[in-house]
Amino acid sequence: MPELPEVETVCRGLAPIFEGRRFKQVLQRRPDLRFPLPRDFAARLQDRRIETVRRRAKYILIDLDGGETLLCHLGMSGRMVISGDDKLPLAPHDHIVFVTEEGRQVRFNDARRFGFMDLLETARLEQSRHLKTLGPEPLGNAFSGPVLAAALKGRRTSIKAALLDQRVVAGIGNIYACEALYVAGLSPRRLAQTVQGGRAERLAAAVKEVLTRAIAAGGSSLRDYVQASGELGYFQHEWRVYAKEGELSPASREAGRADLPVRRIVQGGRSTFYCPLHQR
DNA sequence: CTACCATCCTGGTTGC
DNA sequence: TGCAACCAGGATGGTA
Repeated sequence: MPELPEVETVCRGLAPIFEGRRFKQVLQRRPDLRFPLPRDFAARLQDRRIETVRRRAKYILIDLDGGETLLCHLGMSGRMVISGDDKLPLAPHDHIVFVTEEGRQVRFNDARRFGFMDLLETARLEQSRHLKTLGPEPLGNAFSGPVLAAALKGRRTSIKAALLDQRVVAGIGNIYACEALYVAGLSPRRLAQTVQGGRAERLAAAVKEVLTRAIAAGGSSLRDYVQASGELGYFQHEWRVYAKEGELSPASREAGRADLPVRRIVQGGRSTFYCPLHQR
């Protein structure tokens, strides 16, 4: 689930548990996730003090004393499960267990193992292979209609594919790309380079609005996904088009067009949901 | 540059 | 009920 709002929610859940504390113990239960873990990973984290938990795009960044940062990506199915009880038996796919001095546990659970972690020099983070190609943070001041328009200029791919391209804007995934295009009233099939001027303004504003609302709702919960605190996110109840094939979008309902429900198409091998009435 | 495909994994859902 | 096919929040790298 983890797109920007879900990762932000996880970071907010982890911060009060980690910040200002030390890792008393780190348990690494397999040599690799998506990629091999760094050499001596658990040993290098042991007894380190945690300064800050923050987010960049879909990455969790945990700054440690000694000038290093633990970088985590949740992939498709990664979760950070908080447990106060170190006697709770480990669940299947609990790959990494972080234990703080206070005895609190955070377990990285990832069934599909598309997630990964790395340990990097904090000063070189932005230049790391993970972060160096990322576009602007969509909720930052550096992202705006004109900035988006410039990034889309001359791009002959679809606007949906462009929104998923982390070099254009960082942190948007399949759900929020669909939702933002609906709010902006833009067809997912539209050529990216045609999103200029007012359309780019509308889309940038839609991206900000959708992500902000999703964060306020604690993200979207699919299946049994829970945020770090153990509570369910509830933005999935606010989806207008995502996973709504055959249902009426708010726009179609308002217009009384029961003949124009949400459609599902496949772009780049991934499902896109859109309202044929409202999105042009 | 672009589109398209396969790939890394497991598990839940759907359809026969 | 059983089983196989299909689908899923991400990202990369190869090919044409």
